[in-house]
Amino acid sequence: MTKASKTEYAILGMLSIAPMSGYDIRKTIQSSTANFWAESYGQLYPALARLLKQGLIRADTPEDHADKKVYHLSEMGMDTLKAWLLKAPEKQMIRSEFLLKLFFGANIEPLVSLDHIKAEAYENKNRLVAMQEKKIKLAEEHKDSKHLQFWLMTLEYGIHIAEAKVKWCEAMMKNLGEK
Amino acid sequence: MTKASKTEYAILGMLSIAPMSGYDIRKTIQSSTANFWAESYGQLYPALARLLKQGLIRADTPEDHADKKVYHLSEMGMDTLKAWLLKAPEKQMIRSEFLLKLFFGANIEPLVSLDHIKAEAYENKNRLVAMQEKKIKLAEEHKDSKHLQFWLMTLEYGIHIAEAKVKWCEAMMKNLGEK
DNA sequence: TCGCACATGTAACGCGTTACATGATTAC
DNA sequence: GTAATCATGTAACGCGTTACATGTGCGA
Repeated sequence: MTKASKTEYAILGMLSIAPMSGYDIRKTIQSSTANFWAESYGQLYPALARLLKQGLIRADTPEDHADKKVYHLSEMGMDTLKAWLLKAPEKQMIRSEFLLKLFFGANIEPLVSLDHIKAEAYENKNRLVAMQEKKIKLAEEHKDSKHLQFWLMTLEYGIHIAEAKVKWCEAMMKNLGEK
Repeated sequence: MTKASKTEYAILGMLSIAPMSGYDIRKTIQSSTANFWAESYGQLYPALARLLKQGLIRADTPEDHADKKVYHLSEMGMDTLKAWLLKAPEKQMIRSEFLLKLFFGANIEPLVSLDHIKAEAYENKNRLVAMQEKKIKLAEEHKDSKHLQFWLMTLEYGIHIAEAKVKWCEAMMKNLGEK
């Protein structure tokens, strides 16, 4: 396994939940970890091929669906996943164009920065509502799953962050508005 | 100017604060926008060359320092910067290995996830203290600068986020500890 | 029958980091 | 004198996105 790319681990993790096709892995990632993790097909399919070659996953082809491949974890794959989960996660630098523009805001009309902040507030309020709804749905649909607790934690993380952003936006709107 | 890379704009923005060498731009970025923006020399110097070629910046060489280049914005450069600042910032996807590991936490001992969360709490508390101190220092050092207000806003953003993360960590520590 | 979702893959491209290479200046 | 900081740049590499290419299954 290469050192830097975590796509392989993301795949192993998804397959620890259930056997899936590449297509399904993508869909699952988009609907469950979209707030903090994304994968494109350009990463996914080559990574699946590598994992297969290394024996970390195996493929089944359903009889009625000759062009479909359902992958599942091998024992080695599960061990690799667990070993990765034990290690301290690496920090990754974020790049926020929004904050960069705000940082240089003295060069333009304050109203422009105010607009950007309003848009940020609006977006985070929407995301907040969506995440609250998702929380309820998730708790219902997976109420007996061992995964539920952890999934709710990552959702709650997103909620905490979005709330903080909204609060900050509102404070800054006052800050800029009073001028 | 290419479509996707924002390195050029980050440079123009830094030069809107003061004329600087490439080395100084890097240092300024690291000490002021490190929480939301980073640049490496491998990006910086080629970008400076491109900006120079396009006439968006100009270079002076100090007499006593023949190997040093001090860049400053041209009028066109300032216009380009302003035009960019007016546009709505693009979203960029983040990737959090921390949250990804937590998402798959059901595969391992809960104590491991608890450890990761404790580490996250610790780190954010430290960052919080550093940012609080920075806030005071910044307000003193740039109290007459038109930039101060905006710089404080980006700092305050980091503080809001870090506080939210700490709160979330503490809630999750209870959540996992009670089991 | 038409369009959407399912399904798998590759190629090109650009972004960004890391490591390398080199040398001057300054502070102790 | 020697170590740290200042100072500029390039090369190699890998990651990740986007666009391309192709085809099947199914429901309205």
